[in-house]
Amino acid sequence: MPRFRETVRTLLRERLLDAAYEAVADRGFDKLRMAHLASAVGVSRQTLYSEFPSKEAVGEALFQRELERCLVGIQQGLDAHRDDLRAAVEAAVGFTLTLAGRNPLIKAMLTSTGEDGLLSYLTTRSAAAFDLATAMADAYVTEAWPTIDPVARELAVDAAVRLTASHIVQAGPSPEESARRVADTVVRVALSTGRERIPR
Amino acid sequence: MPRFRETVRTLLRERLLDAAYEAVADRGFDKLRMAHLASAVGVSRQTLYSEFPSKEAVGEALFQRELERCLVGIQQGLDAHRDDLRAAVEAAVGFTLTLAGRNPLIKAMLTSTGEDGLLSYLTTRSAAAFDLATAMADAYVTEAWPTIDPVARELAVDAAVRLTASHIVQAGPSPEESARRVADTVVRVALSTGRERIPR
DNA sequence: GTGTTGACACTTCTCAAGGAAGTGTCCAAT
DNA sequence: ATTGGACACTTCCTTGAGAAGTGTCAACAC
Repeated sequence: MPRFRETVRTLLRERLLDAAYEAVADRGFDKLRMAHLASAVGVSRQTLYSEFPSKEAVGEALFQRELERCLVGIQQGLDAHRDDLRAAVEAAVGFTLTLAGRNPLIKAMLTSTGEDGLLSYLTTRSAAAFDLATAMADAYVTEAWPTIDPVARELAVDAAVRLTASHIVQAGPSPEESARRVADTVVRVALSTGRERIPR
Repeated sequence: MPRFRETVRTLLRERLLDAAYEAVADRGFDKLRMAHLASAVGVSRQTLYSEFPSKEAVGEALFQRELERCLVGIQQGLDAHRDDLRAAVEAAVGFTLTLAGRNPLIKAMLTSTGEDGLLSYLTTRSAAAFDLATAMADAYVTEAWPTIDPVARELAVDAAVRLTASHIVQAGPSPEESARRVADTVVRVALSTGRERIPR
């Protein structure tokens, strides 16, 4: 079986996405030209179309790859502090905030499609990212901190994702400070029992 | 002193804003015409300009009035459950979510200015709304639940505002369910001490 | 078989020009 | 005070012609 066929295909795919990344980060998604993309990698337009059936598919793949990279970074941030929940959350959130703040692709993606396209992106795409990030974080906490109450865990994970997203949109003083606050909040939720009483 | 002068002025102001509300909710802010607005209320264009120096000022006042109405509703939701923090938060959040979900003005405001205008609105305006809502909620909790730890209070209020905004953007299954979850999370944060330990 | 080239229909962007309509201001009239 | 008209200026809308881009096809080259 021609195994190398697939590796060649995925290599081509990667190089196409690399070129697309650069172009999109530089001039925005709607300025991206399929012809330029093909010639930048050194293939014909048809080869490109055999890899990605449409320009939209390129954007989709680009988004997915970037999202996965982001999740890998988060995962690493979490794994770097397996003994300290607060530090783990703080690292993961801080990584996400600094990445979202600098990543040119994200901004270019958002400013790419005019008006209604932006809304659809902000809803459809970020909804998928939301679900993925939530699922990943939940799996991590379940595995790394199994003694945490499931209800508290679910609420904490949801809060972590939503608060992080909120700090991306409404940036606080600094990513580090935001990460600290989010981590503090998340830990308090995670370690809560739901049976607390108001102090005297 | 001509007290009634001012009342007439504010009455005119209210009627102008009412007419502007209808027009903006119907066709969007950029389709709003100053001439239509004036004639809809039955005054000349100049009278309108003496009340609002520019069209932008109309939008500003409209936004402010709507925000204040929203905050009043939130305040009432909180005050309706002075003995139950969870119920108070749930009522306030639920009110906000249903209001934001149905309010045609908010959507019209967001879809009004094309492209970059949307971003400026989403940042500048919602930042002001954020601060106001946060300040109000903090003042309420400080007064109604004085025994709550200040650090926990601040984190809880911040989480309440941010999570509510998050649920406006990324709507959950239903406003009621979202409100329940937000209230649960907020209460857990509010009643936390920051010294919790992970269960054995 | 896979990839390239050129051609194709169709849609979308890009200007340019002109006219229409809207904003904000001023002033005489009431 | 409020009005109506007139004003300069800007923005919007339409029209049309041309360029450029997308997605598909078939003939061709390796």
